[in-house]
Amino acid sequence: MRMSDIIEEFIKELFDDGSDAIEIQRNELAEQFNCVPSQINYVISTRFKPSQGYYVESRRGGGGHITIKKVNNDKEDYIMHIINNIGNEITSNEVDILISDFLSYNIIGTKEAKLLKVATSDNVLKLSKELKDKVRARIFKNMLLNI
Amino acid sequence: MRMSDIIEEFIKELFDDGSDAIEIQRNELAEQFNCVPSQINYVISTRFKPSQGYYVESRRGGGGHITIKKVNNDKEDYIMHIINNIGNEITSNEVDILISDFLSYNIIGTKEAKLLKVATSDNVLKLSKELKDKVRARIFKNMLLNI
DNA sequence: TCATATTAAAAGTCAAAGAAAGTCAAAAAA
DNA sequence: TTTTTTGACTTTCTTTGACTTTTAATATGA
Repeated sequence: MRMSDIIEEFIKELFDDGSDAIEIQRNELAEQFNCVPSQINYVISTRFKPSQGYYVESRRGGGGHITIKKVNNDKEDYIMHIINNIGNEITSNEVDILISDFLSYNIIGTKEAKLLKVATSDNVLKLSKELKDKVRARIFKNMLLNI
Repeated sequence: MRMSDIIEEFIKELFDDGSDAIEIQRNELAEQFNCVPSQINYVISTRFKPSQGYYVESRRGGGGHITIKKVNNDKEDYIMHIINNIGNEITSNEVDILISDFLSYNIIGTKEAKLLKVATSDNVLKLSKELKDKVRARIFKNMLLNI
């Protein structure tokens, strides 16, 4: 088996704990596999391309490192699933529960959570009982589509 | 983790009590972290630049110190100004113009722009002529407050 | 006492050394 | 021919330390 394949596999295993970003140190890894550091670059540029679902960042200098992020579409799938299961009405409470689920699964950030929350809150909508849950459902679903 | 990152984090935690200015003593801090004093300067000049929302002053001599101020950038001021100038109604068109202004001044990103847009669009609100501009104004202003 | 000189206590500057990662092309292997 | 391996050289960021500047505190002298 090729060195590059072994390194690729090793890196992919780092994701096995479910984390969606891992961090490596190029020189350390090269030493571990007894290869030149630039081979790590080769592996990354051939096997961790954006088209393959990865996004790479790095930092040079003391304490430098390479971060590889998995840009998985699980999140989108999950959001789509939620959207499809929201009817044409939703209460403020139901929205709150969904938002905190999203937050705890890291599907959205705190800023997005606040925007969703505020755009769908009763105080902001100030609509009649018949209208508000319908309008809220439309706003919520459409915002989720654009997150 | 890098020494510089640790020091950066420590300084940022000093703001956690909500104060918008903190004071440190360079030599004391250097001793606390077991580094040379000039490393504190390095951290300040790379992590507390005006572009990062901080403003730094200092005084030499006995009892000297470094003051770091969190400067709330004029982006927020601009947004507040806009919010205050929106009445209790706003049309979809007016919102569009404001959003593209915000975008061109880099006050918001494209993602935020999309969320603002979608949450305030006619198609999503689907309300009567009397209601929609009022509801839109409330949603828009409240979202801006949280951006 | 008051103004001035001296000393010491800070902080600032800058460049060298060190620690990573990046690039690119030649050599080797498939 | 295409892909992989290797290594020399480059770039970026961090750490360190010697030297400088500023200012407060203190001492000195009229």
